[in-house]
Amino acid sequence: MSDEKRPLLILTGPTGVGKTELSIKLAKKLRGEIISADSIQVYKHMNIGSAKIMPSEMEGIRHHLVDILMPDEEFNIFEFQKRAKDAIRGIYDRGGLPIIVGGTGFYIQSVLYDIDFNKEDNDKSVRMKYEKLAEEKGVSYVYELLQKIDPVSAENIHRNNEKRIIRALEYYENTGELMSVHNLRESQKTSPYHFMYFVLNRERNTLYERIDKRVEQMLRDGLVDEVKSLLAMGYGRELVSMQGLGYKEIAACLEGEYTLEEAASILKRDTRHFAKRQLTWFRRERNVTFINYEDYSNDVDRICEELCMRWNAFV
RNA sequence: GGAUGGAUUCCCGAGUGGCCAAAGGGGACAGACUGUAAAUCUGCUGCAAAUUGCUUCGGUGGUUCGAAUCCACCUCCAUCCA
Repeated sequence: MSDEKRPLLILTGPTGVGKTELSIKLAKKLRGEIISADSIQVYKHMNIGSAKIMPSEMEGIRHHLVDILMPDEEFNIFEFQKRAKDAIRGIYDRGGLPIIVGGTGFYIQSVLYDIDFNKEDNDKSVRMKYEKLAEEKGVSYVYELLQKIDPVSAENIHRNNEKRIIRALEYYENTGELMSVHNLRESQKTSPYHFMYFVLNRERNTLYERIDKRVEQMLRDGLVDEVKSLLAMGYGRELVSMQGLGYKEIAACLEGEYTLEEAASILKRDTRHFAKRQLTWFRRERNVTFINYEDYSNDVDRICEELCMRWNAFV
């Protein structure tokens, strides 16, 4: 079976664990190219807050899906998947190993299991219609609509989760297929790749300390100025990109919603929450290998060696 | 030395005799997620042999059938007067 499937390496973990440093080492050893699975690093001008790897740090390793869009350009999982697949194809052509690196579990999943996104599913007016409906008549109204149309989805989506309710409604209207039917089918897929899925992790306390320190470092590196200049360029808070961690808190601070000190601690907290959510995602993902820094005395080189060893034994 | 206010579960904070293991918020912890995902949403939070039992509301003692709530003394904190 592995004769058919092409190799794919995934390196992920919660924000702040230390993926970037390891990814470069790994790519060098395995002749890899990196595909970033990160919903904010795709944007130009968003460097500090997204902890983006800069060209000078890439050490000649080719990176894909970093710095490719302006902050007001739309990006979503469909876009990600399309571009990532293109990049993977290119890497195979060059005889390299694609390494997906990044913390957006959903994005990784879309490529790993080649989830099918219906091309017809792009009529924005439908979403807007339901959003308006929800605003005027309340979330319950929209939820009850979903109960009638797709009771299985309604069963699985909490009645307060407006976005997911609307998405299910939207999906049905755009494609004629029930969201629950789509989900069931897609969730049963096996991966077309011969892959290993590594999840880097650290002790919770250590991870949280690193996150706090990193936020402080971002502030010292000029996060506030970065946000100021984004706003000055006309990229407002309503943009999806500006909802990113670091951007939304600092923008709110700049508009007087709270002090810089408050913004900093909110940002730290939100980032910790995010890390927690990421871990929840990775835990339930199938066929993942958790790698704890503590098991390797926090030595990146040792971890790199270990991963290479496992990978070489695997392929 | 005196006056007043305060001390509540990890934190903030409500509770002023039974309906209190104690509102609410935060944090922590756990979970969901298939075109906004760094988003969105949910659960849970004294202990245990857990539809019951035990220990909590600064400390000790008391009143009462019954106290986080009332009384006495003590400790600490805050402000004010000397």
